[in-house]
Amino acid sequence: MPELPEVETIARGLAQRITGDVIESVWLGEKPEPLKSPAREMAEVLERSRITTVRRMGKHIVFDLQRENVARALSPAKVTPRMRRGSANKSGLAARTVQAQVRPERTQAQWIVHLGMTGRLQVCDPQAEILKHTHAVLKLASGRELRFVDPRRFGRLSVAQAGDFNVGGVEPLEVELDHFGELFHGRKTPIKSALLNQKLLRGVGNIYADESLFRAGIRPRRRASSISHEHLRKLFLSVKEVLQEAIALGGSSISDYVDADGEEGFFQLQHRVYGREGNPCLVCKTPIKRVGSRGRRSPCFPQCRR
DNA sequence: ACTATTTCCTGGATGC
DNA sequence: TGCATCCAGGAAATAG
Repeated sequence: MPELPEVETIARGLAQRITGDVIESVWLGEKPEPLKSPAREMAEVLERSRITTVRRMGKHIVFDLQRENVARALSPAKVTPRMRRGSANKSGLAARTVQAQVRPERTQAQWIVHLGMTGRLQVCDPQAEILKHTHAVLKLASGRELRFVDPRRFGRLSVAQAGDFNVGGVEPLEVELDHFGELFHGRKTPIKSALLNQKLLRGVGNIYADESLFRAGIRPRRRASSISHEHLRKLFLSVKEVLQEAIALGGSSISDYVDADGEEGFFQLQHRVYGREGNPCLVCKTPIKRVGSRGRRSPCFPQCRR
């Protein structure tokens, strides 16, 4: 269940290993499930592209790609919506100028990977055994392979033109207090649901929502709009604190999460409520119960809540 | 414009 | 031992 800290850890590991490498060829599994973009389009974009950056956006891993093509005329039909938008304020003159220029076309695109719950990206030797549930294999010029494995198939792969990909929501580690407070203004939904809503805050999942709320002393089912300014400030600080501590420890290894090097994280040892149902609360010793069911499970905070 | 619920998917755990 | 059922959970789709 990779959330922000796990995805950050994975993206950093991948960046270290494959930045600058070139994707030579691509194999995509026949089942199109994890593919949001058509397989042919995805392969076309990926093949012969250089990976210039690997970074995280919310829970997504974004690979920035660059390809130098042989010079070819840029016909009007090939002008992308993005280019058209960009040149619209220059009354179309700019577009014509671009067409007139004769130079190698530099294509910039992105490969976007969402790991879902059980998705894994591994850089490995081509000889390494192909695991069951391998949905994509990228052959790299360095001789290695980047493989996407995802048993539960909640992961998603897609490609986009550079700059086109955007997940709404703000980065929790970048947002400022005022903006953070505004996110929850007038929302009747439970604060935990709001924290999980990627259109508001991107990257927070079940583990870090629970941990942040516990540290801030706010019950998960509390209506978002009813939280005092003072408690919103506490939550703001605890979200950042929890995420930063988790990144520092390489994320939380629950079930089978491992980073790009196959190493486990250690933040699960710091969890104060997540997965501790039945155990005594670390603050007031009362056993932590659970409320909800069927995917909506939350620890029920004891006395020491708010 | 929101909010709540359902659906997707498989392996591991649990129950009889 | 074997078979059925439950459960985890992010986010898109659907319903209210």
